[in-house]
Amino acid sequence: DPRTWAREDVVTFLRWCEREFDLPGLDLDKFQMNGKALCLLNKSDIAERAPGSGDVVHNALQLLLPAAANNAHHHHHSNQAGSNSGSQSDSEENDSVQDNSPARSPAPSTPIHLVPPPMSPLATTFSSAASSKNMDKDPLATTPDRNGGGGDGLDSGSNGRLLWDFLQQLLNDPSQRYSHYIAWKNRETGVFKITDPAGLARLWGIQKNHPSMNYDKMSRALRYYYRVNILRKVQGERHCYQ
DNA sequence: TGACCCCGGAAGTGCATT
DNA sequence: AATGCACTTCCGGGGTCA
Repeated sequence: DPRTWAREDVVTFLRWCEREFDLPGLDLDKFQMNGKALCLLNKSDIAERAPGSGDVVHNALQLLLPAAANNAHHHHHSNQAGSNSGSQSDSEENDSVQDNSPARSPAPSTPIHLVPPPMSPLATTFSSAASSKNMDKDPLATTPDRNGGGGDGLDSGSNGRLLWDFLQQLLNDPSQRYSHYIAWKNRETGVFKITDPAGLARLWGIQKNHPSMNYDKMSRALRYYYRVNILRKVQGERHCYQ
């Protein structure tokens, strides 16, 4: 399952594509990502990174994607996540935690987008989540899908929600319940702003059961995302990332 | 001047996989 | 048991702003 690949596996796959399909050298630097992230790229994202070979790589990847892609039909929109109309902000936090409890959502899944191209608008990804230009999946839909049938579980994130997944879900919350923590500044370009750094860090801390989490620590985790091209800082604008 | 941001290095942790 | 991953924790350093 390509979604379980580590970065080295992605490289191996690309090298295989080069040999198998006689492709011109691919720029591996533009594919510094794990399999899960690779699967999130759509055809044009891949074409952008591998000019001239995008289609081939994309198709090869699709062929490797297990039935999972087909299983995407079970779109249970069981929104237990949207069922809390808590009015107080405090309880809201708690609710959110329960909703997204890693323990209950083995498959954060939905890595909708993220992991955009190093040079170009990272964002086509992330942001377009709701518009679903990608294979499928709707973030909130999968969350509750605990161990969905066959236990296909998204694997890689099985140890609990990943930070980017967590942020993405808050950003794309249909009812925008978290806009006072984090919100899109420009959904098209993928730029978002953390409107309440301390609050967001607190939520993240609860989520991961790290009570002492703060913005300083959480932002360090965000900075690690620069390295893998999942995020980049919007220069000059505080608390803004793309 | 102090409070915040932002940045990355280094070491450590918890969990999952091999 | 070893290894890898995704952070977590700590920190020194630089920059901005009131």
